[in-house]
Amino acid sequence: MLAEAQSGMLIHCCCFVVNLDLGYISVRCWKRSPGCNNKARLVTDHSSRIAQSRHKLSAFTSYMSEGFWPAECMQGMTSNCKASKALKVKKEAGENAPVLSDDELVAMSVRELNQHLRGLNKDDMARLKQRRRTLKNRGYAASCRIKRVTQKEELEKQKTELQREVDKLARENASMRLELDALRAKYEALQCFARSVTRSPLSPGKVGATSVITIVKSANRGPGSTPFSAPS
Amino acid sequence: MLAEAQSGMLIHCCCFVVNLDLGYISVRCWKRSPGCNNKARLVTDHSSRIAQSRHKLSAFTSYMSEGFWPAECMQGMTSNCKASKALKVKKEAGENAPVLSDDELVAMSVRELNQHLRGLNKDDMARLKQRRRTLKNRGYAASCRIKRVTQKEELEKQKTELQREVDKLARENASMRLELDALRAKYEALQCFARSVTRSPLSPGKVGATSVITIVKSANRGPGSTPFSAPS
DNA sequence: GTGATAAGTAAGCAA
DNA sequence: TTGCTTACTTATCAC
Repeated sequence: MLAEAQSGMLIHCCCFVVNLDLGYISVRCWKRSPGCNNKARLVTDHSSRIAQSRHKLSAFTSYMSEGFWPAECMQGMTSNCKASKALKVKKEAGENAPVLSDDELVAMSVRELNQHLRGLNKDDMARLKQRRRTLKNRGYAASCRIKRVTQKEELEKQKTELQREVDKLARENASMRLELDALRAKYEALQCFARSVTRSPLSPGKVGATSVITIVKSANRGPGSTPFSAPS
Repeated sequence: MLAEAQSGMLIHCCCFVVNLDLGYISVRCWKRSPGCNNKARLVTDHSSRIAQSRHKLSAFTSYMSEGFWPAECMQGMTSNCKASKALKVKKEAGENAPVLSDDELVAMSVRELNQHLRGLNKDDMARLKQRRRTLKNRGYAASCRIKRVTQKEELEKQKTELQREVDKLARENASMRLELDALRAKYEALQCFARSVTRSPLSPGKVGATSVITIVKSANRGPGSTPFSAPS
């Protein structure tokens, strides 16, 4: 297929490593920002076990038309090698399907992973481990995002709580201030009265308006007493 | 080269579209998360104009060894086609080098962009526009991050501010409460005193020893006056 | 077309 | 090795 493609004017092909002997296709794509100087990096590392019962090249071409590659890419390929379409084989479940699901792989213990790694060659090992790492990273990124959002909500909640407290305290404050003012007024009025009363029998002219009288009485207010009240 | 590669047991090659007639190499990589069902997507779409003065295939192999593809990928290729290494050509500056820097491209107005687009074929146009879009997106992502961090800091600042206000109000509150209590006590004592005084001409025995009377006289204390003081 | 944002990826750090 | 975080890329949405 590749030879055919090459003979055409347009060559489409894909990053892959095929180990036909083992019936594996390992697909790798490297990525580098177009025109940017940052170094290329692996973006796709996909392995798929090809049915070993089939002719390997058929399996391979089958794989290529199984939908892994986008139509745009496939078009160029298939236009140059229509024969490959005919070789299409249906996947045998459990044989062509990936051995491990993402969920399984990511949830697996290291011990279990090592069991799965047994029998694989070095490249496949590395690839499987990398896939695991990527899946884990995906999870970490998700929890990182969730944490960020949660923290923000927490902050907002605390802010609302504090605001509520400020309001409550401010209200208390205001009412206390009113109370204080009222009491002060009452007190002054009472003082004024007391002064006038105490002054009258002694020396009415001598005790001026600047006197301040404080009376602290402890307990035994008589039952028959008639307290007078100042204007509130 | 590709044919050689295919003949080997291991095939390394890369997603590319080569239009040898035009001297262009367009490199495209699609990506699909390993083992995931999400659809494949284009991750790299890089074109490089190959010196048309060179033999096209030489230029192509040269391009392949110019460092665009990672060493790991290149190894497989070069191991299968050592000849291509020999064909290496040096880039001609201004011909192979990118015309626009990232900064220029991203800062450019649409009008200017269109001027640069003139003379390019459709693919190159799309590619340049895409590169611009990617660069712009990079900037958007950065400002999005900055905004997120700023907002968080802002929230924390507001929280601190509110906490400070809560503390201040609570302090005010406490001192006011003390003041209120003291005033209340004073008021009651005065009330008691006043009561006793007003009542005294009627029933002198009513005012007991528990009364404490303090008189503070400010200025015009008469020289003959004898203020009485209570035990402190 | 532009800007914003969510999800995913790799790099790098820390334990 | 594991988990977290940052920067970047892509997809997607709204305007």
